[in-house]
Amino acid sequence: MSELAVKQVSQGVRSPVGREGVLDVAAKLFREQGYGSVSLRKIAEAAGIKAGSLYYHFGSKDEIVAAVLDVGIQVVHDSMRQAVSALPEGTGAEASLHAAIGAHLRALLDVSDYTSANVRIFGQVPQSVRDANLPTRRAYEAEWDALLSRLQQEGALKSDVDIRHLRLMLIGALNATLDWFDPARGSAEALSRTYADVFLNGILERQDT
Amino acid sequence: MSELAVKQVSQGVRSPVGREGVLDVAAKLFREQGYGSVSLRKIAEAAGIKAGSLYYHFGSKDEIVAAVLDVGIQVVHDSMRQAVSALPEGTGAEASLHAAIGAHLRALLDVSDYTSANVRIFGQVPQSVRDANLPTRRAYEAEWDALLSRLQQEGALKSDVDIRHLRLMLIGALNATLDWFDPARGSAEALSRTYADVFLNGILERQDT
DNA sequence: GTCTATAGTCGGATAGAC
DNA sequence: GTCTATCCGACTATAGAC
Repeated sequence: MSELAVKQVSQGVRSPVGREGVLDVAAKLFREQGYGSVSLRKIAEAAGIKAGSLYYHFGSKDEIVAAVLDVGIQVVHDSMRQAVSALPEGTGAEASLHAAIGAHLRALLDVSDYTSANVRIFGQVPQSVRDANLPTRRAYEAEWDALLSRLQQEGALKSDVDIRHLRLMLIGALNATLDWFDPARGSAEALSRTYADVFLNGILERQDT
Repeated sequence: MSELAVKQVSQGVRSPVGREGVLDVAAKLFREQGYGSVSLRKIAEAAGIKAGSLYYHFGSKDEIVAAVLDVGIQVVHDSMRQAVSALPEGTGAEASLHAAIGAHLRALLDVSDYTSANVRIFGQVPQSVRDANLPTRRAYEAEWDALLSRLQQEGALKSDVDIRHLRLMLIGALNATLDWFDPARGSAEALSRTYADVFLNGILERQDT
């Protein structure tokens, strides 16, 4: 028991420890610098340990990256699902889509280094790592397709738009905000209103207003 | 004169040669594999020469990447400007925007490895290389802002949308197609119609149809 | 669970022959 | 204009002490 206590104290000096702490700093670095620029040495240094010590927690760099990618999707998926399912029954298409868009943008821009790291580095990681992340991605995409299909069946969305295509357009547009979003210029909350409005109503001036 | 002739023949064996040929294969590789995965050795091999020989044409890897990035923007900029300026005077907002969107998507998805390489790797290259590409980018962005502002002043676009913001949304959405576009599933031409329609009119089912 | 030390690989870049 | 040969640094990963 005294041995355990000593161990815990001796770890207490460093900021983030353990497998989870390593993933936290890795996600942050990947988000900020991309995949290629972040070496195991950088991750270790940010976690307050030496590079070799990472191999106690992980078997390879790929394993670290894969874990970050998976968590990134899980976070945004949970956020979006909960936001939509929390709406009162009979909520209109506008409000439903706005809730989903808002949840996605908040996870991406406000909440999670994991989600933003995923969006930023997915196209940079080795093929095997991308493949490992695909099932998790598919589940999130299915959640969006279900929402959009429901709205279309209710007659709220144009009947001639392809759901898969619409989802690709929407998520692609939302993820692209990562490249230029600046919290000093406006909130993710305000952004989500703009995106929902543009996608729902377009940008054309209308006579019926 | 005979010496020149001999030189030209002796080069004729390899597929792409000279500075331009190197840039062509580099753009293709960057487009396909991203920045980090493409070494000078790979570029040299694809060009049919040895890695060291690249330094006759370029001073560094950064110089190659910077050249690819600049050409990439110039191509899409020229394409978009020409498409819009070729329209008859008095062309409506719908047709103008559709022309600009179509030109951007064609350059990105059909025509140019340089443009697609730019979109794909811009976020992966060293900061100094990004900075070098900024002036060229700014010029292209200004072209879009001018078009959108004109349409807004004509009363065709909603008066409350911020032009810069709208341009970021639009170009971001268009560039994101690079991640999933599959020519076997549809043409860039068809895509541009869909994007123009969604951005102009939205996806909501309307009473006035 | 973290350390030091190091093996092994691959990258960008340079020098000098042809 | 291209070659061969090579330097040097950085990276992932491993081995063994503590």
